[in-house]
Amino acid sequence: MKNECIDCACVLRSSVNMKDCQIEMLGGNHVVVKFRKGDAIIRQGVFSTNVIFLRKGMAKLHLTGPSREQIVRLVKAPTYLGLPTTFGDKINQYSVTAVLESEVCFIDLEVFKKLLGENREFSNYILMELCKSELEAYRRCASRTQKQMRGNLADVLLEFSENLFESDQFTLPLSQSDIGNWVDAGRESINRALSEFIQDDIIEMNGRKVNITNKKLLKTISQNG
Amino acid sequence: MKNECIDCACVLRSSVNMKDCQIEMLGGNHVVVKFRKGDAIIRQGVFSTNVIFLRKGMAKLHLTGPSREQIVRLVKAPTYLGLPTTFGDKINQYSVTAVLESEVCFIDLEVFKKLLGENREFSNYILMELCKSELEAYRRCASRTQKQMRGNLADVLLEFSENLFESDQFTLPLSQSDIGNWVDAGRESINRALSEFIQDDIIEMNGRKVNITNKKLLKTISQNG
DNA sequence: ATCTTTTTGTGAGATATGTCACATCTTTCC
DNA sequence: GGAAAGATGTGACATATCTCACAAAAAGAT
Repeated sequence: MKNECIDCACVLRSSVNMKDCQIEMLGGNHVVVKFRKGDAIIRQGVFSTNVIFLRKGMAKLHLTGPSREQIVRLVKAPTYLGLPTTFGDKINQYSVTAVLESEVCFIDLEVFKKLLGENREFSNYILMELCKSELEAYRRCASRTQKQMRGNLADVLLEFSENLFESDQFTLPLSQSDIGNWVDAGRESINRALSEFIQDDIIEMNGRKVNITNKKLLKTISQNG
Repeated sequence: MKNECIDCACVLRSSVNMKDCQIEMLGGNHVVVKFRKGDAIIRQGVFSTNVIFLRKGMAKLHLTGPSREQIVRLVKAPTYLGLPTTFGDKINQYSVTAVLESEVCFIDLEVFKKLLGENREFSNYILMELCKSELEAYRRCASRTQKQMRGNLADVLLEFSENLFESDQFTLPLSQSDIGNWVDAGRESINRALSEFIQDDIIEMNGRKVNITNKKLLKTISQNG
């Protein structure tokens, strides 16, 4: 079996100085699995002893809130998945579901911990990632609760265009009701707001294909609530 | 100068096996400062190179949202303050303000990092803490946005009683408008809801002194939104 | 290909909460 | 001690969004 970890973006990015033996350790203790869109990668409430690395694709983090499913975050490869839920608690505290065809690498938690202990650069990288996620979570929560729907929807569209797909044209990987679950709005409200955006020549839509035609205005809406 | 770190709850809690020389290193590189209620301990937007440990007291984490100040979390001693904002970014991404008389210990970031590298148990503890905070942030955000005000207010009262003061009687360390900034509601709404709780014999209030008389009902309200 | 399920589009009415306005009560500070 | 600033009560009204209801379109399954 060829050691795929050498090509793995996580290893490359997170640690320039990872030793050969450490990469080998990783290589000998991981399993690569493919997921189709809609498949659950991590299930809330289930016992877990694996660190998961998303090699390819895109996934949503979500948890069951008091009244409905709450999408917390969308992530794209390459990234670690569910570090907080793996370290913070043996039982998964949230779910992760593929929203596009994805490829995932399961790494044994003990092996991962060993690596953290041995390689300081690597553990620094992980620490940093966690800190950034937490900051991001705070910022987003404040944003979501204080802005009204149009602003939040604009945020989501910008997130797709600037971070997730890095293009002004993309295909929405989420249904309108999922977008609602992300920005805390009803499916109907999202639908109406999208129609307004189209009316105002901010976006064009064809099925789930989106083309942002007036990004400037979209950003204004995002800022002004 | 006596090494106060030996008595410090952080050291005791986080690492049974901290070596003497490591404790000494901490002791030689920290400064203890007192804050009165209302004083800013960490300021959003300011450059920072210190890890901060809250020895005594209570503080609120807050950041400037799109339209108003958002309180993210209330913490009580003993705890680290602003780890994510110190590691994740050199510039503070949120503020921390004392809500009660507090005592804080500033630790040089480099010293702290050195400690992390040398003591694996300690770095595991910190990693764990970060993970838990992130999970908590996700959970709370979902809760806040999905529940309506009465439920959120009930949550806050329960948080005070169960986690922060560990008593059914306590004095609110926040104004009603701050509570509003915490649960994303207007000051007036909080006021009205508190009055309702008093009317319904769930709590008694005398100025800012609160006495929870029907915790069971309060929990029901917290759950049912 | 047809049936079923999910997703999208749109209307009308209900409602929780924001906003403004003002009065009273506390605390702070000179 | 008295003035100024801030915190609390409380009413009336506006409004963004939810909820329910139903139809059409698209996607998946057998």
